[in-house]
Amino acid sequence: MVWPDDKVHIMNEDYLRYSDLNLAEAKEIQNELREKISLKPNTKPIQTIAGADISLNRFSEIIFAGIVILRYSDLQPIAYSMVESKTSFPYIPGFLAFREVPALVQALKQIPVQPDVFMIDGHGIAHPRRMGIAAHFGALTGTVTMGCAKNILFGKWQEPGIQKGDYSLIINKEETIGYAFRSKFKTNPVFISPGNGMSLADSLDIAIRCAGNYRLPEPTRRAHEFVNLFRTGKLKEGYHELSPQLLF
DNA sequence: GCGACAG
DNA sequence: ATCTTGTCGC
Repeated sequence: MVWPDDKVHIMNEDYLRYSDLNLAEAKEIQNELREKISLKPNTKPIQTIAGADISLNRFSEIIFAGIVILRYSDLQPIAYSMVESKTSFPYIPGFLAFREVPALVQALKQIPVQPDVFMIDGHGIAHPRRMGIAAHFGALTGTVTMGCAKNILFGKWQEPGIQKGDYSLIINKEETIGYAFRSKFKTNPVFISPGNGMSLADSLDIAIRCAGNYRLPEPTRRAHEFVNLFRTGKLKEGYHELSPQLLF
């Protein structure tokens, strides 16, 4: 696991914390972490892909983080990791990672065998400083990541065709930073961008492969589903593998 | 100065 | 993000 170097990141025991940071300091961290990301094509073959998401009760300081691991061949969930944590940063557009990444890192640490790719709810490099939550998480942990957001944050884009699989580019000054991807027929697109350890083309290829019968690609959809079950007390905290017999 | 603004 | 019923469209 790759940890950031200086005092701007406060670590107690095994907990990463972002607290009492002003936005100027947060930007500094993003600029430092940005140098650690790679957007070169992923080489390792993908056997498993994880979806990562956060859930919380309104007005609550408690956040629930979940990572669900799916078999890449059939996109069936095979394991999940759930963690209950506390908020240490408010939600500010452009700084989502400071609010959600600490809890996701805790969930990551509970997983014995790391997934090959992580699809995270939010943007990758489709961000003002190219450091959306997926890029941030990837740079911090050395994992291969991509972002899948339900809404645009930064960049210009055109409505893609209405067919499942249609896509258009998210652009910022001549530079392509992601895609508006139609994951389902006649449904609003999702916004795809690489985070770390993969290329723009890789992120699009993976999004296409993970598109099922819902707007959200399977990894993100399952993560959202599972973490909500966890928040409402229907799943237990910790790492759990799913019984093969219950899967079909 | 004004509008936009992931979850 | 979350709280929620109906409702419109395929």
